[in-house]
Amino acid sequence: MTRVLIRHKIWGETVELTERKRQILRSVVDSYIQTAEPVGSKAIADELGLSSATIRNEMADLENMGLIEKPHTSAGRIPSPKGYRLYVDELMRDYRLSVEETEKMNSALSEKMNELDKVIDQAGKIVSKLTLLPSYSLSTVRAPRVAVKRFEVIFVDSQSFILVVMTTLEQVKNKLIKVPFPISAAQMPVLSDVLNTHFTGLTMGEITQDIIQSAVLSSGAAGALIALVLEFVSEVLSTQAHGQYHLAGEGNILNHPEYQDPGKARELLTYLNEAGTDALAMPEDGSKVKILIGPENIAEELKDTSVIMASYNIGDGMQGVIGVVGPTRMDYAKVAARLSYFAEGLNRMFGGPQTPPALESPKKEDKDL
Amino acid sequence: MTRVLIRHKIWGETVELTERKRQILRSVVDSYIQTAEPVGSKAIADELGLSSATIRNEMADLENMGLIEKPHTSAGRIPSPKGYRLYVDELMRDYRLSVEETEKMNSALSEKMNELDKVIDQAGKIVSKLTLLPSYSLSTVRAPRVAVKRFEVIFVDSQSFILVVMTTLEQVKNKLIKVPFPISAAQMPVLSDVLNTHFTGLTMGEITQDIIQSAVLSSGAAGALIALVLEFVSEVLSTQAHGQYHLAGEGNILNHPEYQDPGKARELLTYLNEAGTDALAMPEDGSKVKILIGPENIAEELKDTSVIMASYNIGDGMQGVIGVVGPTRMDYAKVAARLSYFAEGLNRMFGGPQTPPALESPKKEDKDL
DNA sequence: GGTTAGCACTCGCGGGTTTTGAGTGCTAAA
DNA sequence: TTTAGCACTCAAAACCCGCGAGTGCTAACC
Repeated sequence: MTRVLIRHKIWGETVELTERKRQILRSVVDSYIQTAEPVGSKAIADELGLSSATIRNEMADLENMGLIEKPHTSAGRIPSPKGYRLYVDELMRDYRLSVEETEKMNSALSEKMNELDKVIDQAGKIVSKLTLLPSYSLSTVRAPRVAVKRFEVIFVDSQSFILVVMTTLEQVKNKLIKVPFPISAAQMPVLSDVLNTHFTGLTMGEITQDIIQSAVLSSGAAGALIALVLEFVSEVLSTQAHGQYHLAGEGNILNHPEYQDPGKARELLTYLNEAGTDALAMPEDGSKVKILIGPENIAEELKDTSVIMASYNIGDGMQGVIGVVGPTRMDYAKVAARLSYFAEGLNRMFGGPQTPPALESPKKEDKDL
Repeated sequence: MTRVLIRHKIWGETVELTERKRQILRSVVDSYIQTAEPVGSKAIADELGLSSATIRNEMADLENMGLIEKPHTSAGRIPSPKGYRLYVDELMRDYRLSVEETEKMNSALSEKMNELDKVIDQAGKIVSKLTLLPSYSLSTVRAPRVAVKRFEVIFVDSQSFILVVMTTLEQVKNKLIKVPFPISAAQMPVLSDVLNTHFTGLTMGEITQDIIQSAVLSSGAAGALIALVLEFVSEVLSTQAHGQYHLAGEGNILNHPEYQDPGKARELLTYLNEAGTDALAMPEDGSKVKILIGPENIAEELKDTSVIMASYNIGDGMQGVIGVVGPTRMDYAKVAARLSYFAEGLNRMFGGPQTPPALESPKKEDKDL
C-alpha cells in the first residue's frame, strides 16, 4: 500500500501531506479557532481514534514543515501563519449561512439612514476625534407630528422618476423611483398636483383609505403611481419621527489608564451600545452643558464614569444631544469647552436657537436633500 | 486676623473652605487629572511653598469633609466625586480654546459627507455588528472623471430654490440655495436650460472662464445665479472624486482574548485609524474575497492580525472594499462567508457588476438624493 | 514498516511569601 | 500655626516553588 501524498502550494513552496496529516492539521486549526487554547495530542487522538503518541509523531512532522508551532516547550500546538494559509486554501469547510443570517443581512442592507441621522452620526465622530473619548449623539423629539409639506416630481425616463419630498421638519428627501410600466413626462405635473392637494399636511396616520381613493381617481393614468409614492412617504415620515442614537470612537476608551482592564472597558462599551439611549438624554433644565460625575449617573454601569453633554436645536420640535463618556478623572474644563463650542456650531448650522418661522429661513442647509 | 471661609453648595449640603483649602483641592484635582496618579503631600507642598506636614494636616480636613479620599492607607489622595463636583462648579479655570482648535472644529462642521460615504460608512457598521470584529470600508476610484449629467431646478420661494444635480456616477445630490436677491419662478426653466446646455458632461477642470461667461450671457436675469450653482457643483464633484475610508466597531476588538492586553488593542486601533487606508486596499486580482493572514500583511503593525476583505462594484469607475480585521485565530470560513454574501448584496444594491449603460438602469436607489 | 505504551523531562501558570518604598499620622520642637 | 522627625502601613513588584499538561524518545508490539 503506497501512501498517497497530496500536494499543496503555499507561498511558492510546495508541501506534501498524507490525508491523515491533513486531517490532523484541520483538527488543530478548527479546535484552536474555537477554543483559543493550544491543542494537545490527546484531544486530537480522541477525535481521530488514534493514540496520542501517533499524533505526536505526526505533529512533529507538521511542525518541521512549519505548519504548526508551539508557544513553548510543553504546550499544545497552534497553527502557524503558513498553516492557516494551507487551511484557508485547502482544508476549510464551506460555512453555510443560516437563513436567519441571510435575512438579517438582507434587511440590514435595505435599511437606510435618514438625513438627520447622518449628520448626527458624523458629529459624533468628530467630537470623538476632538476629545479622544468615546462620544455619543442622539436626537430627541419634542413634537412628534411630522408631515409632508411639499412634493416635487422630476421625470427621468420612461421607466423612472425622482420624487422629492419636503417634510415639516424642513428636511428634503428624495428617491429615484422605478416604475414597472412606461410613464410619460406629461404625467408628472398631474401627479405632483394630486400629491400636493391630497397629501400635504397629513401625518401618516391621517392618510385614510378614502383619501387615497379620491387621489387615485383624480389623477387618471398616473393613479398607479400613488402607491409607490406613499410607500416612500411612509418610510420617510416614520424614520423622522423617533430619535436616533449613535456611538463613535469607542476605541478611544483604551487611551485612559482607568480602562486598562479590558473587562471594564468592554463592560462600559456594551452598556453604551445597548442601553445608552435611555441613560444619556439631556435633562430639560435649560442649561447648555451638563456634567454628570460618576455616581451622579443613575445607571449602575456608569458609577465611575463621567458624562459631559451639550444640547443644540435641530428643526422644529427636535433637540440634539451630543456628549462624551470618560473616566471621572477627565479634563472637565477642556472637554466641556470643546463640546460646548461644537454644540454651538451645530446649533448655528441647523439655523439658530429660535423656533424658526415655517417657510422663511432655510435653517439647515440640507444639501443631499 | 479672622480666617475667611468660603461657602460652597454640593448636592444640598454646604461646605465651608478657607482659600488655602480651595487651592489645595484645586491642585489635587488638577494634578490627578494630568497624571492619573494619587497625589501626595510632597508634590503639593512644593507647588504651594509650604511643608508637606502642613499640607497633610489640611488634606486630613478635606478628607473628613469627603472631598478627597485615598485608595489605600499609604497612598496619595484622589478627588472623590463630591470633590470633582466642587471643582467643576467652583474651582475649575475656564479652558481657553486655541485658534487651531476652533478652526479645526469649524472646518469639521462645514465638512460634509457625500452620499456614497454614508452608504459605505453604514455598510461598515453593519458588517462589524455581524462579525463581531472591527470593520473598515473604503471606496477607491478607478476612473476619476466625474461630471454632472443633468441639472434640475425647483423654485421654493422668492429667496431660495433647490438645485438637484445628477452626476455621471449616478449619484443625485441637492441643495437648498438661498439667494441674496429676489427671484421668480419664471427664471427657473431658463436657469435649468442654461445649466444643462453649458455644463453637463464637463469635469470641474474643463469648465473654463469662457464657458461660464457665455452661460451667464445666455441666461439673462438668472445669470447671477450661475456662480452660486457652480460653487455647489464644484463641491459635489471634488468630494466624489477621491476615495473614502471608514472604521467601525472598533470596540469589538476587545471581544477577542488575543487583545486582552489593552496596549496591543490600542496599537492596532490607532494604526487602523491613521494608516489603514493604504494598507487595506484590495489588490486587483479579480477575486471577490481576499484573505491576508498575519505576516502576509505588509504593515508591521498587522503582523499578527488577519484581514478579510471583499470587493464590490459601485458606479462607473468606482470600486468599494469592505473588510474586517481580527486575530489570526479567526473563524475564516464563517467570516468570509458573511462578508462575501454582504458584498454581493452591496453589489446588487449598486446595480450589479456590469458597467451599467448610461441612462438605463437606476442602479443604486439613491434615496436622499 | 507503522503503531502504541511507558517514562523522563520541560516549563508556564497559579499561589504564596518577601521586599521595597511612597506616603501617611502623630508628636514634639520652633 | 508651622515644621522636622519618626514609626507605621500597605499596594505593588520581585521572588520562589510545586503542579501538571504536554512533550520527545525508546522499546515493545502488531
